[in-house]
Amino acid sequence: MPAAPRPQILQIAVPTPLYGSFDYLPPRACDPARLCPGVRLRVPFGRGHVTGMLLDVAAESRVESRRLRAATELLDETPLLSPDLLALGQWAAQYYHHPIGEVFAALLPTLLRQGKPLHDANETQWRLTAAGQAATAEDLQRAPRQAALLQWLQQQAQHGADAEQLAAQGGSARAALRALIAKGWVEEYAAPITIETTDTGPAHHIELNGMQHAAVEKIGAQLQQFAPFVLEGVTGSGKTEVYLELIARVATAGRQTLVLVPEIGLTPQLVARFAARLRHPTVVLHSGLSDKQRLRAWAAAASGEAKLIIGTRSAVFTPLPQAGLIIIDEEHDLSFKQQDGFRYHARDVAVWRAHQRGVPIVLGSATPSLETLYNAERGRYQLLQLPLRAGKARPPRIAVIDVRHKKLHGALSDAVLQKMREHLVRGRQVLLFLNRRGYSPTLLCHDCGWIARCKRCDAHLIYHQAQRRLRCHHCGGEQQAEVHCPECSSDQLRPIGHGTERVEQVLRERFPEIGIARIDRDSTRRKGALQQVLAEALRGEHRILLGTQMLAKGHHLPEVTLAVILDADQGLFSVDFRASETLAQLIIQVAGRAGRAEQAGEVLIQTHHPDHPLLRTLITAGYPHFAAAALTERREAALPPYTHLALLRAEATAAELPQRFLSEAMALAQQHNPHGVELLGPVPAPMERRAGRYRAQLLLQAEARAALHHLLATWLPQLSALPLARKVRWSIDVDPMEMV
DNA sequence: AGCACGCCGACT
DNA sequence: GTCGGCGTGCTC
Repeated sequence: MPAAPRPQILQIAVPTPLYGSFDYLPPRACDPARLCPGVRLRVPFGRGHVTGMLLDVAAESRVESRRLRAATELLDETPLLSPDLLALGQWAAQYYHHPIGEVFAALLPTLLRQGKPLHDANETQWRLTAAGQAATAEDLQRAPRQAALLQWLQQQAQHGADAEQLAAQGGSARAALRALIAKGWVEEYAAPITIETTDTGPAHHIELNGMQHAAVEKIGAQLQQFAPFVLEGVTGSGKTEVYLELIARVATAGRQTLVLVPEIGLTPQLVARFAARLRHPTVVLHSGLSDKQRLRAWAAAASGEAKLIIGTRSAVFTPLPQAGLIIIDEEHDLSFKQQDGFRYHARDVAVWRAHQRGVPIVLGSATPSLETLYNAERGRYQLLQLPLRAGKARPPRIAVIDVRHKKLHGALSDAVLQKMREHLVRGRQVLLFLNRRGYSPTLLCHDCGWIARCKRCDAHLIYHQAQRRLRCHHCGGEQQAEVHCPECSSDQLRPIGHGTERVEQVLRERFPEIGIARIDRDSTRRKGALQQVLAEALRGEHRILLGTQMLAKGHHLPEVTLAVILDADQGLFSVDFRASETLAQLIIQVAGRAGRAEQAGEVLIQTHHPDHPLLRTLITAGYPHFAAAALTERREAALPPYTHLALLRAEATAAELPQRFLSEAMALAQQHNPHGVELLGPVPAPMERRAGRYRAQLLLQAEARAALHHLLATWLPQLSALPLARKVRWSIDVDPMEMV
């Protein structure tokens, strides 16, 4: 007699902000053998339906059987997520104490999250023919729709457009497209999933110097196992060549490499550089892709077809059936940490993944994070150093400019102006950094002292002169700039302090003959504007480049010989204990931008605190000594990486609610008698009011990670049950990187 | 988070 | 006499 069929309880991750998975019965008339973990199911949830991910099949449920509902539909024939990705998601949900359904939602491209089939990735696209590339808008003077579409297609670079993008171009795009096809200017083709390399010749040969060769051999000898490496090398030392050689070896063996880069670092130049040297199918994953493009890239990685996957933070969750190597470039970069919702750190997730898959991981940086250096010091990571290549630029001279008592000409000291003239007269380029966009950070009434403040934040409004508007950089609010003081009606409103816009104006007055480019979020808002202005700078059209942080990263400008940090003081005295580390990394990164073979570069740092010990150490002894000193400070202050942190944040429109919620949360935590976990706070957030909400935080600090996580695991579900939890917005941040 | 159900003020 | 305010309760 056949045994009675065992009941199947499907444990499903459902996209909802609730901890834990939900149990369901199998869909009616569904072959039990097809219910493998990793398939998606459509399930009834509340009064609607959602797409869930099958995590496991159990014999019993903790939920009483009469409350169980049956899944509606099986969405995948074969698992969409492999066992290793399922395990990765479950680990990440546990480690970051984030609802598992939301974690799995973050793991999937949007279209798959919505329940669309994977084979939607295969699709027709349209691209320009050679004739279409040569055509100009003048050829279509009597067909403006076609002209616009042609121009748009010409801006799409290498790739064609899919139906979704065409639809976004407006109603008559399809008709215009048909007309262009009839003219032979546009053709239909089956979209390749991976990037086609533009160059059909043989891959450029990679030449390695001795140190690069040694690094490749060291890592190459451990390709079959988990092995974390720190590749420490200043700009110009050739980290990329090491990456390329390793990727080529891994790809030749039929395996995949995942390369994660900071958000700002994923430039077309970087991708082109990889494509020019590798003849292996490559996909790129970044926030600029359409849902369809993202699905296509994901599918190419999941099939194993893509051998190289380059992406930003979220690409850490890309399927890698043939994983061979993971590389994190600029591993110290803070953009690897997600700052809202599911607050994972892509670098840390990547290390776990490399361990899980038994593959090496390379953390590359000129300025490794203190966490990473600490791991190297303890022997957990192998440290590989790349000194400057022979024949390359000498390291730049870094000097501090003491601006105390000095007259400043629009944020520029005489010493800096003098140095700029020296470098410009030699035909070189100059970089200026100021981490403050806009014209002036304060608008003050000279007659009564009124200051333009944001109504919704504890912040001044920033004056933007070009549009004559006042903007809040924290909540995005803006308004027309006042002409008369709202308090006393005086017309003596004065901009106080300097942002990039104002410094640009000062520079134009002082250097009328010199091309000046400003590079910040305001000036590069338009798509492609950043690439354009950098290309102009490369051609020498601009000789003074002024900008915010975004100017510091990864752009190759060989004629720059002077770099100036106009205001280092913000980084020296910040509420955030990581600020000095970030400043040091910025200074070294900036220094890497300055200098060329025949002329050592110069870096100038303007500050009111020339004797700041960390600044002194960095300048006189270099980053490794700075890092050692900063680590000593961290140990003495019991801060990461010597302790582990979690930050409970709360915000609400009512001023007292966040603090009350956190106090109740603290009382609950203390009931657990959490030995080994310190609770600090609750305190108001550094900027208490932001976007109309009052914010507070409670810091948890522990020497042993296990104690911290043990407390969080039992405590957080109890927090959800607090009545006040419904009146405030709260979130937990494990390993917080920014304390604001 | 949504989205229900559930008791007390200004309107056709 | 209703429409609707947001206070609690649930989602397998």
